[in-house]
Amino acid sequence: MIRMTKQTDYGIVLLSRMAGVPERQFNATELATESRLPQPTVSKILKILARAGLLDSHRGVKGGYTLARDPETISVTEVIGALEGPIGITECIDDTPGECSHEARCPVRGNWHRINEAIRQALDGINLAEMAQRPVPPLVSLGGAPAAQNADLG
Amino acid sequence: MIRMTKQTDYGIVLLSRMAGVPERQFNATELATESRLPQPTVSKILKILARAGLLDSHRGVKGGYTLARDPETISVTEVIGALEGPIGITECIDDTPGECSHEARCPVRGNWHRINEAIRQALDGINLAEMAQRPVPPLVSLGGAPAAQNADLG
DNA sequence: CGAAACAGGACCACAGTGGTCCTGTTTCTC
DNA sequence: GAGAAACAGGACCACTGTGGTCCTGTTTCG
Repeated sequence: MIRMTKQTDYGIVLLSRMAGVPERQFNATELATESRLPQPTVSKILKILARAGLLDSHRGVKGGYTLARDPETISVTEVIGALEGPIGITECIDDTPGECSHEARCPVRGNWHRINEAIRQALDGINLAEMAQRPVPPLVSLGGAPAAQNADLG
Repeated sequence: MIRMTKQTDYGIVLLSRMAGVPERQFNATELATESRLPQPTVSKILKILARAGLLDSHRGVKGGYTLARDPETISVTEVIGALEGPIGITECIDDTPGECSHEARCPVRGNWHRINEAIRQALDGINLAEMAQRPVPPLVSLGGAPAAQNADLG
C-alpha cells in the first residue's frame, strides 16, 4: 500500500473539519477532543500547518487557528506538501543530478516523473471544501449492517 | 512526500527492464548486476513478483524469470499491489467496519476513497511497456532500436 | 552426481514515525 | 500588574517497518 504518514492523515482530517466552518477559530484542545486524537499530536500538526501558511495562528488566551484561505482554494496537494514534503514516490523526484547512484543506467527515471505527475494531478483536483462534505451517510447508526469481509478495491 | 517502499521502486525498475525484451529470460544475478542492486534483494523481489503471478519462474541451472504476460497488460497498479498490498493511503481503504476507532465521527472517511481512487486510476493508466520506453536519450546503448514514443501522459 | 538457480524463511540493524514533554512567549481577563 | 490560556519550538524516546543478509531446501541441467 502506498502510505502517507498518520501525521498527514490527521492533518487532512483536522483541516477538513475546520473547512466545514471556515470562518470559525479552533484551538488545539478543542480539535483534539472533537477528533479523539491526542492533544499534543494535534498541536504539533497545527503548528506545522500554520508555519506552512495554511493556517493563521492567534496566540494568547483566546487564541487558536483559522484557515488562512477559503477551503476551495486549498488542495490536498498543498496539505500533503506541507506535512510530508513534495508529492512524489521515488528519490528522484526532481531533476537534480547526482541524487541517485543509478542515474546513468536507470531506464525508468523519466517515467517516474510520469507517475508522480499523475498522482500530483489527481490530488490537485481535490480541495478541502470537497473533503469537508459528507458523501456517505453515517455508517454506525444503521444497526451495524455487516459489510463484506474481504472488501477489495478492484 | 508520499513514499512507496524501495522494494516496490526496485520492483518496477526490474520489471521495466525485463519489459524491454519481453520474451527473454533473466535470472536474479544478471538483473542484480545490470541494475547495480544487491543480488539477495533482487532475488527477494523477484520471488514476490513470481508468487503474485507477474513473473513465471523456471528452476534449475538454466532457470530464471520471464514476464508472465505482455508488458502492455501489466499496469503499475498491479506491480505496486503485488509488492505493497492494495493501493491506498489511509487505513480505512476498504469499508470494513471497526478498523478505525474514529469511524463514527470521521468526517472525511468517504472522501479518502476519492483520493485513493484518483491515485489508483492514475497508476492504472501506466503499464510496463510504457515504463520500458526511454523518454530521455539513452545513456547506455542496448543495441535495440528505441521504440516509438507513445502517448504522453503529462 | 555436482553445480546453478529458484523457494521460503529467519534474522538483524537502522531510520523514521508517532507521541510526549518541557520551556518560552504572547495575549486576554480580572 | 498578575495569572491563566494558548501557541512556538524544540528535545526526547519507544517502536514499528524496511532494507538487507543469510541459510537451508528443492529443482533441473549437464
